[in-house]
Amino acid sequence: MRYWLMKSEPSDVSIDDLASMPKQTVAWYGVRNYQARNFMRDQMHVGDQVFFYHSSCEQPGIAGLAEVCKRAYPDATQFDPGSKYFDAKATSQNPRWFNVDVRFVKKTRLVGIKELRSHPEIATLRILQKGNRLSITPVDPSEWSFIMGIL
DNA sequence: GCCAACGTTGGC
DNA sequence: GCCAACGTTGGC
Repeated sequence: MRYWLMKSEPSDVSIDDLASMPKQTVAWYGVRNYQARNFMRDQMHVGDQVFFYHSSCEQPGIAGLAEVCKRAYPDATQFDPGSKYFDAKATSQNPRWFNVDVRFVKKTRLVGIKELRSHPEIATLRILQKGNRLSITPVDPSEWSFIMGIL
């Protein structure tokens, strides 16, 4: 079982949105970065634990916990010409983009990026590294348990 | 809105 | 395969 941090813009899907979804589950569609895609397609398994992170908003930070509830399958939006995630080079025989499904676990207090940066114990967290833009990053077990301890 | 830091694209 | 130009991300 692995740990991950997944970024979402709360204006798109917030932790509250996730909690109010049918079955409290959402497809993590729209990832168009190969590294993030590969994490989902190759390394994410049902039961993996996820920090749900709010990005590009007034209060960026960890907002809750989620878990992977379905293994990666082709992202439906790549085939939809009306979607902003449409990819003309993707076919159903040869899909290019994949997504997992994620289920709500719990809402936490907002642990802001500034607070995250203030703890030397988790200075190695991928999201805190200079220039990091990946929307899905692995979290070390030690980083996971430290953050769980300050929630 | 700025801009640093990436990732992607496409001409050569 | 190089690399300049362009687009995107995301905190501030």
